[in-house]
Amino acid sequence: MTTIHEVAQYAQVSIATVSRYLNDTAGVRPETGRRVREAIAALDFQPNQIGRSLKTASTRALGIVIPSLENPVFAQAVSGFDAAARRRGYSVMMTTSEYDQHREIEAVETLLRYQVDGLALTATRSDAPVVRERLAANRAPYTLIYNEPTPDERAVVTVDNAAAAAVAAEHLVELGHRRLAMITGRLAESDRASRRRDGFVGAIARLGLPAPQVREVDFSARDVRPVLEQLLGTPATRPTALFCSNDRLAIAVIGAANRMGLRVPRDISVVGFDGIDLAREFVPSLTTVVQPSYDIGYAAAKAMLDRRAGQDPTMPVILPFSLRIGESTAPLGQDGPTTPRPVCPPQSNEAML
Amino acid sequence: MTTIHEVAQYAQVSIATVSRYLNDTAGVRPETGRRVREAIAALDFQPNQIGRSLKTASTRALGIVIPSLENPVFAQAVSGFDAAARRRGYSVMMTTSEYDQHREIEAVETLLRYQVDGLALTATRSDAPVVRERLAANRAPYTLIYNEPTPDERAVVTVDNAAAAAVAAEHLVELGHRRLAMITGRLAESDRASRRRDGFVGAIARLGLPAPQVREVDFSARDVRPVLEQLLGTPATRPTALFCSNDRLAIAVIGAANRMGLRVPRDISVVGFDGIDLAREFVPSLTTVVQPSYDIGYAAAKAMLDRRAGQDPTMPVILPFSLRIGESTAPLGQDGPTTPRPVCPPQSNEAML
DNA sequence: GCTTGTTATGTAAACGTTTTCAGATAATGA
DNA sequence: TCATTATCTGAAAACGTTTACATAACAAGC
Repeated sequence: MTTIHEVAQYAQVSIATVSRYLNDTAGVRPETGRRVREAIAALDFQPNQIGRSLKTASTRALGIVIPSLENPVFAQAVSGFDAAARRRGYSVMMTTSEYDQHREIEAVETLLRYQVDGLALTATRSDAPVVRERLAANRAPYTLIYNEPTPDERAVVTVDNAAAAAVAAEHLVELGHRRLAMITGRLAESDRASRRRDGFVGAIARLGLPAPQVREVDFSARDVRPVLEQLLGTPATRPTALFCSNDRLAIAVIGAANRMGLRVPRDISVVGFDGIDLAREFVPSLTTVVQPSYDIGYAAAKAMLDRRAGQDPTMPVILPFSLRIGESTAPLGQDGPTTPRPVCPPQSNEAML
Repeated sequence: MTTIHEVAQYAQVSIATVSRYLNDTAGVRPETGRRVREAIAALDFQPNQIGRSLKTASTRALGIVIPSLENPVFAQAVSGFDAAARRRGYSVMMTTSEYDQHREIEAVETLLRYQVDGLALTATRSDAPVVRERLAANRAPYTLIYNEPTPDERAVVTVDNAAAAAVAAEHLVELGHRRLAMITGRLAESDRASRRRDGFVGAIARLGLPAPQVREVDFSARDVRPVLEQLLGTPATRPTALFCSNDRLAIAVIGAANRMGLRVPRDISVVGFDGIDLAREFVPSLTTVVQPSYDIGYAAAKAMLDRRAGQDPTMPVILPFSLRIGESTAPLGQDGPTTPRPVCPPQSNEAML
């Protein structure tokens, strides 16, 4: 590893001059600059970011903790986060919490030890005290992504989950459905799932329809089948439309419904939440509430960097969602449009904070 | 930020003792230990990893550069990489190259400046000289993932792309197909796509069939439609089966075929490559060569950490692939099995180095 | 009680940078 | 030519750790 000292020696200048050349922080005489440049080239010198970070108290790195990379929603968010960071010359440290609270805390602590200049996190619940304490105690700015803002917690980038779920409900009701139900991941382990439930249930109440049944399933979605059988067991009272708290779940539900001999959307309509890309290509293509995951990641990084740059970005950032209508929803008893499949441009939606 | 100095002062010991307590590197008297422990708790001290890294010349962080996170294959690899790193107490710095060679070099340089203790990379081509130079010049071990090993370059974790593509060819031929074709991403920009092409073409030659047509398309897969129309234009000589160099392409191809009025697999069979999870849920579910992406990431991290631990892991690491048979392939003229869809367990395959 | 050995602790240097401060050099005006 | 100023450069301290080395404390052996 060649250091600034060797460069200085080679160029017959002091390390201070080399440093100044590197950061062009003060006038370095052209001739001196040339010597330094040559030395750097000759020795193939790359400044050591660790030494730099120690002195400047800035690592020029941001951290991000997400539940899992296997979910395209989070992968996209990381993608946007990385892009925003890179654009400003920052790098990214990333890790996953595997939907585990304990692991989540550990991850945050690890990244803070690395002195990241900002930390984005999808917490299981935004009101989880331990994590918030850790984050608040730190000098680095942080942002919760996908989580629900609360009066105490405004450092959030997300969509209005309740309003978005309401739009899903309205879509189904417009299609003529009256008996609705929701299948969701564990509510206790996800504040966003809870909000989606609230929004869905609330919208249905406002429309004067009977309260929907809500069923929780595991994240693994292994237990979708029995839940579905139980839910759809009695044809007389069977819901005709299902809202799923995320796209993976929706896809699993459609698969299970198929295997149960039900056809989507003829027998039952299904709406997802997330808007993952590949869900477009399914047969039936998935009707889903699209959240701008890339933008969520991007905005989170940007907000923290702005904050560090002395600005005071308005928080929380609530990004627009949209309802992408696919083939998985239709008026009861009708099949959706079939081949050739219509291209459904995302339909932007104004209903946001 | 509380430092080791403040802890030392609070506990009435020297910073050396605090350090020794933290790393339990030498006997600290129980009574002294207690005082230090109390000080740490009282001051909420977390050791600064930057200071640590500078002194120990080890960041306990690994870097990984992949083309894109939007492709589930790479997201899974990162997931495995992170898991392996975490297991050994390492953290991960990640960035994407967006399939751009220039950006790739830049990314590598950035991560090396951060003094990562190891660097995994999916290079556009494993023989790209610039990147290899940069990596080789560095003290940190590196591993190429997904790339093709060459005589010069053994630090690789991947699957045997040629053999895997051959298995795809054999599957199609077994089903009775005789006129085959391949649709691939730009060969010049991906050594693995090239190898898959070679394996596919080679297998077909060995089986005594006419050479398949090979068509390149962009990564965006926007131009799939015209390519497909041109390829399938003349019914008389139209291929009856297509091999796609990756799953995203295969999904796009199936979509385009549908829109052209062709049915998969009745009119044409399609095989993908990657084994992304969601491809299972498509209708038709995708027949694809499954590569163990999580394991690839995991093995890459493990190899580098082993190497740092003084071991000499055997390289290259060639992991097993398997052919997952779905509904997108069938004997010519037949529809695949329909609802209820069969569950196809990954069928392990011995054909590997 | 004195040496010897063992164990626990402290002092100070080092890791690779940036940056303050002061000194040296060059440029300018008389 | 000399003083004065503006520009450039160097010495040294600092960032938060770890660690070699030295020293202090203490027990054991005589």
